[in-house]
Amino acid sequence: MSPRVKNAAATREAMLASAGRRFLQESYENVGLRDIAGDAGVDVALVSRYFGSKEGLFREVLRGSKGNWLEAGVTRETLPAWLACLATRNHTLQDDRQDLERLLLILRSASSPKAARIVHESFRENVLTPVADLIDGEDPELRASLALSLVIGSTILRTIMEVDAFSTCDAGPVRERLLNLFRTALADTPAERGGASA
Amino acid sequence: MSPRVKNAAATREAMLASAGRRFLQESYENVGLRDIAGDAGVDVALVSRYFGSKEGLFREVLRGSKGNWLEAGVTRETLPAWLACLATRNHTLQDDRQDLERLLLILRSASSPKAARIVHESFRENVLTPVADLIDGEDPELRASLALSLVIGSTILRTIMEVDAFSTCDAGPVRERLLNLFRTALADTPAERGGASA
DNA sequence: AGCTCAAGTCAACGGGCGTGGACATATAAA
DNA sequence: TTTATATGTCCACGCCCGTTGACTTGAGCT
Repeated sequence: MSPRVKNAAATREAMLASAGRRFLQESYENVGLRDIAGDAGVDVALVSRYFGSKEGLFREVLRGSKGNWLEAGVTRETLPAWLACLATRNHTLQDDRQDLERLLLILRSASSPKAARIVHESFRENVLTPVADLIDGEDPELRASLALSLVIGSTILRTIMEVDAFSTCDAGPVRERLLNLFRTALADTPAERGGASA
Repeated sequence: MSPRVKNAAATREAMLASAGRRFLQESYENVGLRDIAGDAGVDVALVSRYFGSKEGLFREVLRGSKGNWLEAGVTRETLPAWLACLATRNHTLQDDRQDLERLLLILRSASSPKAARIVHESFRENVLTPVADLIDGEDPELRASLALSLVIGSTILRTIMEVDAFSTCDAGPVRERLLNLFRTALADTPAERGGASA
């Protein structure tokens, strides 16, 4: 084979990119290093060389899509709307919004023993805690968990289970229902139902 | 090795049982036929002989836990409470209630390409449709999906992600919040919020 | 008893996997 | 130009997987 141009940083990025794409669509177990290397136009051995192991590569992919999972500018008030948007957004490749991708990346490999620890930590650190920190009042982690349950569930239903009841209905009512649910889930007191609706 | 007693029906059941247990805790991909056969005290070859293939075995396991996923006696009125109960119930082995087990079995292997079709069909047929059929009004499938999203999400959070914010709070408020959410999700009109609260 | 056939075991195969060491080559310094 | 080193390829190892065919052994029948 004609060896590829020698640019360490670029090939590293290429591998990370193809790994991200693969891990996003198939789970950790179902992706082979040969697939990833192939997509990046690189030999398999390079992956182990650069990232130590498959596990290391996966960890790096998750670390790469780190930081502000919550989009900048999301506040306590706009959170329900943002979550509702997230719960209905279809996953498209070459999307600049990476929120759904990150969540899906986590969900896909959630029950892979090798990736479990990494996934759990990443979820806690990057999605659960930020949301819990954003809301205030009592039991923030519980309320965040409730809201995220809904996001996770709907995402799994749509993307993994391929049951999309959301898009077969009018978008308006769906959005309204979801907003209502998220407000209820995030509400400070159990009885209260959301604040300003504007 | 000392060959086991010869009882076709019994060994078949033993294999199905150990397969169910394994598939429940690890995903389709992460369970080896050798594990299953080992648990059942049987040679690996018997699995392929009895069920044709690993896929066939998995299908049979899901078919075995078929039928009334909705517990008998659950009505439109008691559905929210039942779902709330399901969303908080911890999974324990040797449990006679098999609802959670069945759902978990489906969720664990949801993103395994080999098992995907079987899982999707089983979910649609055994959990989504029954719930949608139970409620009436407009967009039953949408409302069922919303409620099931919550069940799925919370189950994944607790069982797979190992983030249990539910049990670290008082059970009372948690239950109240969940009930409220399920009533909202299943409500006929978007604005309405559930009926009589006991 | 002896016979028969289902029930179960054993050994091996082909294939994919992640990984590591030996080798090749493009780039940059001397 | 020669040399040195980072960069990338090739190859093969060991492991585990699902599956198959040939063999063994138990149970039931006459």
